[in-house]
Amino acid sequence: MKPSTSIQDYLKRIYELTESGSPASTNDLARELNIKPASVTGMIQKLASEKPALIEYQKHQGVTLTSAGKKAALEVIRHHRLLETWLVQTLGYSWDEVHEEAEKLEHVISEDFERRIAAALGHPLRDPHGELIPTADLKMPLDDTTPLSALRKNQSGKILSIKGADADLLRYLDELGLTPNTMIEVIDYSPFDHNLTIKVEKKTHVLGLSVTSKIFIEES
Amino acid sequence: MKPSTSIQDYLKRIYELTESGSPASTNDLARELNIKPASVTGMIQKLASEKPALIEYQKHQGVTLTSAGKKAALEVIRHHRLLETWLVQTLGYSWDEVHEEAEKLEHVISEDFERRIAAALGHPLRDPHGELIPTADLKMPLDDTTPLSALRKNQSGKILSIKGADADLLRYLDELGLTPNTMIEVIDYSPFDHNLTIKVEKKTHVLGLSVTSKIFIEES
DNA sequence: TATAAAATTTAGTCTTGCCTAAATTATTGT
DNA sequence: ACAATAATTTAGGCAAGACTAAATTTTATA
Ligand SMILES: [Mn+2]
Ligand SMILES: [Mn+2]
Ligand SMILES: [Mn+2]
Ligand SMILES: [Mn+2]
Repeated sequence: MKPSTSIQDYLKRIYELTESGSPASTNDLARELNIKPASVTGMIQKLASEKPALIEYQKHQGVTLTSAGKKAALEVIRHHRLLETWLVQTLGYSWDEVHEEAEKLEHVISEDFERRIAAALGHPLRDPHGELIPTADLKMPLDDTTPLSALRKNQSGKILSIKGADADLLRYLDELGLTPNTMIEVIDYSPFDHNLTIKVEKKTHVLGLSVTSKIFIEES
Repeated sequence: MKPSTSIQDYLKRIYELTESGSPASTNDLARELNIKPASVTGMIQKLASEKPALIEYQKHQGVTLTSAGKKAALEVIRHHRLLETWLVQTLGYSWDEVHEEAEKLEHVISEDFERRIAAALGHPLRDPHGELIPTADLKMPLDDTTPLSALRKNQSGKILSIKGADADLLRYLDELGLTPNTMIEVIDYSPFDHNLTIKVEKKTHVLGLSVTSKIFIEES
C-alpha cells in the first residue's frame, strides 16, 4: 500500500532531519511539520509498529528510517524534486515559487507521470535549488559538498545547492546572484559573528551564518 | 474555505448528473462515486446544511446544486479538463490515459497553476474528449450538440465530444477514427436494437446504443 | 545532587468520511 | 388498494489524523 499523504510528509522530514546521521527528535519533527509534538508521538508509534516498520524508534531517543521507510521517503523526494524542475522548465515558475505547489503534487502523481516528466526533462540530476534528485531505482546520489559556512578566507568554489524552502531567502540570493553553478570566493571571515565576506561576479557581500549555512559548495 | 477532495468529487458528480435538468438521486450518486448510498445520504445532508448551502435537498427528492455549489463544481471541472488537455499536449498522454491522473491532480493544483497551464495552452475551449472547458470566471459555455443516438438515416455532422471516461470505449473509438472534429454520416438505422450504421472516412461501422449515446454531434 | 526547565509521552477528545444493519418511505405490478 | 420491491434514511461504529491538558522522563543548572 502507498503511504498516506500525512505519512509521506513524515517520512520525508525524517529523511531530511536524519541526513546528518543523528536521529530526528519529536520536537524537531513537530516544528518541521507544523504539527503538535503530542500528535507526532502518536504517528511515530504507529509508523514504528507497521509491518514492515517504516521507522526505528525507542522512547525519548528519536527516530531513524528503516530501509522500507527510506525507500518510501526517497520516492516522495524524487517526485518533489522532479516536479519542481518540471514546473520551472515548462511553466515558468521561479525557484522561490515552486516549492509549495510541488509539496501538494508530490503525493498524487502516478509512477507513469513520474516517468514521463523525468524523460521529458532528460533525466535531470538536480532540481532548481541544486538538490540531488534520487534515481529511478531510489538511490540518493552522493555529493561532495561543504556548507559555505565552513569555508574560510581565500577558499573558493562553486555553489551546488541551496537547502531549505524559504522563499524570501531564495529571492534574496537570486538578487545577489547566488544561484547554483555560480563561482564564489571567500574574502574574509569574522570569527565572532561568523560573517563571511564573499566575492561573486566582481561584487562582494557580507553574509551571516543563517545564510551561509544554507548554501552548499563544491570546493576548488 | 476550499472544499475537501471528497466534497469536490460529490459536487462534480452532482453537476454531471443534473445537467439534464432533473435532480440527482442518492443511488445514482452512490453508483458514480463508488460510495454506499447510506454514506451519500450523510454527505448530502451535510452539504445542504453548510452556510452557504452547496446543494438543495429535500428528503427522498434528490439534489440539485445551489449557485455556490455550481461554482465549486465548475472550478473542479475546469481544473480537470485543463489538466487533461495539458497532459495530452505536453506529456504525450493518449486520450484514454489522462482521466485517472487528472482526477487526482484536479484537487491539489493552485489557482496559479491553473492560470499557467491555461495560458500555456492558449486558453483552450475543449478538452481532449471534446468536452467544453468552463471559463476562468466559471461559466460553462453553451453547446448546440445532439447525441449521435438521436440521428437517423441521411443525417450527418461533426463529432464534437465523447462523454464519459471509459478508457476501453475511447480506445475502441480511436481505432474506428471516431474522434472529435471527425465528420460522420448516418447510413442506416435499425429501429429494434437502435443500431446505427455510420460512414466515417469512406468506412462504415455499425454502432449500438451504448456507443452512440456517448458520442455528441454538431449537425450539418 | 537537587531542582528547574525542556522534551516527550499518555490520556482523552474531535472532525471527516466512510461502513453495515435496520428502519422507513416510495414505487410498482396486480 | 396492497403487497412486494426498490430507494432512501437512520443509527451505530470505525479509522485516520489532528488537538489540549496532564503526566512523565530527560537534561541542564545551581
Ligand atoms: Mn515515484
Ligand atoms: Mn507534501
Ligand atoms: Mn477527483
Ligand atoms: Mn481554479
